[in-house]
Amino acid sequence: MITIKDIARAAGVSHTTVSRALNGNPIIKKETRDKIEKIAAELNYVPNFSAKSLVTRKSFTIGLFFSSIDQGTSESFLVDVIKGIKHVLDENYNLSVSGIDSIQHLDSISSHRFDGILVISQSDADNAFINHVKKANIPLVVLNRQLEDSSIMNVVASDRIGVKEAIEYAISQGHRRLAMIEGRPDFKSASERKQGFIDSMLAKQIPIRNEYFVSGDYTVESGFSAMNALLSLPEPPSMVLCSNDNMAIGAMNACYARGVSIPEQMSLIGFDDIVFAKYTNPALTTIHRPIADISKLGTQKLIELMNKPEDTAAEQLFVKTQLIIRQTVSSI
Amino acid sequence: MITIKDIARAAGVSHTTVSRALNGNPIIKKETRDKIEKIAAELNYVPNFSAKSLVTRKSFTIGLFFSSIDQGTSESFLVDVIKGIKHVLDENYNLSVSGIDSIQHLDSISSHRFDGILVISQSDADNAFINHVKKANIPLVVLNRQLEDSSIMNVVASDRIGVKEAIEYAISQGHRRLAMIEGRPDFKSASERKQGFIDSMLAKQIPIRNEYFVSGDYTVESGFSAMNALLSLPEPPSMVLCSNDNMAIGAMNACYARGVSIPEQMSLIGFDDIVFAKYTNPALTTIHRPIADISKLGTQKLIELMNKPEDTAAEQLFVKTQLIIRQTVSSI
DNA sequence: ACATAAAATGAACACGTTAACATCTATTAG
DNA sequence: CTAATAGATGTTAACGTGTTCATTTTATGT
Repeated sequence: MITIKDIARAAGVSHTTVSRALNGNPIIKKETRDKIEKIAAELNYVPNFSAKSLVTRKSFTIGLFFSSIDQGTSESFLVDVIKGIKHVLDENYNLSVSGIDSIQHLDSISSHRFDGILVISQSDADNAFINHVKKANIPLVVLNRQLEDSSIMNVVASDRIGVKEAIEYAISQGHRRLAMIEGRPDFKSASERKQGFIDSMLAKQIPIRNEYFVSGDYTVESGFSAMNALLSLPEPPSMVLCSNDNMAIGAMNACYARGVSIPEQMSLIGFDDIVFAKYTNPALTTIHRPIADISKLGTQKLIELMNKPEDTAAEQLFVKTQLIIRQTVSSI
Repeated sequence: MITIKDIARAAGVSHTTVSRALNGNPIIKKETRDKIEKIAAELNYVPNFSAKSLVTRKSFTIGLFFSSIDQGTSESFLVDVIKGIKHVLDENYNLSVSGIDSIQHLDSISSHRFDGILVISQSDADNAFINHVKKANIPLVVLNRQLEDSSIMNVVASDRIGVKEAIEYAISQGHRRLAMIEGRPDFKSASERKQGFIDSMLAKQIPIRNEYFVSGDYTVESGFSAMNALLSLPEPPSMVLCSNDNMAIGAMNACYARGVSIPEQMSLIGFDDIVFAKYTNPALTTIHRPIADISKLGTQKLIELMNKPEDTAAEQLFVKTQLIIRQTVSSI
């Protein structure tokens, strides 16, 4: 393995000079720099990041933590986040992916292992981890879940407003019997969306019925059984808001199975706008969640935080959702 | 930051003893070890991996490389692979995710940055990267695409056999006009699946018609237009094999749009068995691709390779696909 | 040509850890 | 009781890089 000392020997200079030349220190004469760079290239020199890390106290890795890799993290989410990050991040940085639920020793998450940490948080259960990172003084950005703690950089979608727009649209189409299939109760997103639903119902003075709230857990299956429950009601709703698209797809299947036609007999709105939402039959009207934007913005903020920790104040940033009108809401 | 020297001072021993005790070296007396471990715990000691790396020449990171993060990598794929790996990998290891197409300097991929590398390969375009890793003498496992080079550990699904079973099933149901929507021509999987199709047609002595091969690129959209082309034929096929589920979903939509009923007027088989295959309407008959198994097996092999590089010979391992019969193939 | 300042380079140490070798202590054999 | 030996710990160097401070070289002004 080639080291800067080998280059130094070949160039007839000290390894210090090589180090400086390769790091772009302006104090080095142009011709010596050129000579050194040429030799380094010829020798296929590649810096030893462990050594660099040791002395500069930078790890050259940023950590990407999901609440869980196994459960609850929808697929497209993971990809979109990684995409978003990779677009903004320097090639020399490692992007290390993990699930918070699989961490055994919190202590192993320390500032000399991670230059910065990005958390894609789903629920309060992540708070212990988040607080640890904060205490360890590692640059931190939390995405996807709104935090109470305003000292932490936080980027989220405005779920509540998104739902509000959707409900207002449904009402404008003449719907009055509005139901909701809820998400995992331990996920903040579920309660946010529910609150949006309730808010707009109240604002529009539409009566809220308890039997029109059915719980789900964000899986397709749970959407299926939730819709079954709603259809079994003496007076079923005319429109159902599903807390995510997966459940909406489950709900559609429940309708098919019972011969209930969409949107004539049952209207449906999802949340997320996953790739397949466009290709259900009929195409799913849904609330687009700007995951790519969130992760891009979050990564930019993380980089700021890493570069000038003192200079960047924590903020709570909201990224707008968008109602995508397709074919699952009828006008009555 | 606490170092082993701090612990040494507190325990009244040398830092070497601390290092040995913490690394489970049996030469250390039990009582001193206990004392040291206790102090280390009290002081919240966490080892500096950069320093460890520098001297042991291990990076404690394994690299996960996809052909591309942006294009062509289906979502569920990425998640399943990461899941599979995380289940087998030690917590202290970083899992660093990248796209091969975004690598600027091949030289930056060196043995002191990665203890092992896992490549999820789609096409020949990855060969330059793969060869570099091989030359750099980094433990390597290539998943998902069959390699010519038998000196490299390789885990793939038996796509060809999978397709064969599916086609034989379709024929057994009475189908004779069989068509295929192909995948991205630069992806090995596409040609493998096509070959499986042709093989079984020949074996069953069913005439192969050129107009029954339509090209796609694995996107839903391409499945849509490919099916449109097939339906416009003077004599459309009775059954279409789609090289992946996404295109099958596109194809279904094309049928809906034209009022062609599935499976009565058109039968359909997909490939992958993505989550939503079960929830299309009617439910999609497809070939299950065991991604989780592939990545688990691949990771185990990589670990073997890292632990005893001399002792483990390169193999080409096949993981079986499985035909999942649902509702999109009619019996005629 | 000389003094002086500025620019360029080098020597030595530091980062936190492991490892080879040396030393000390306790145990055993004779 | 002493020598030999095993067991436990310590000393020192090494890994490859960046950085402080000292030193040499070059440029500047008179």
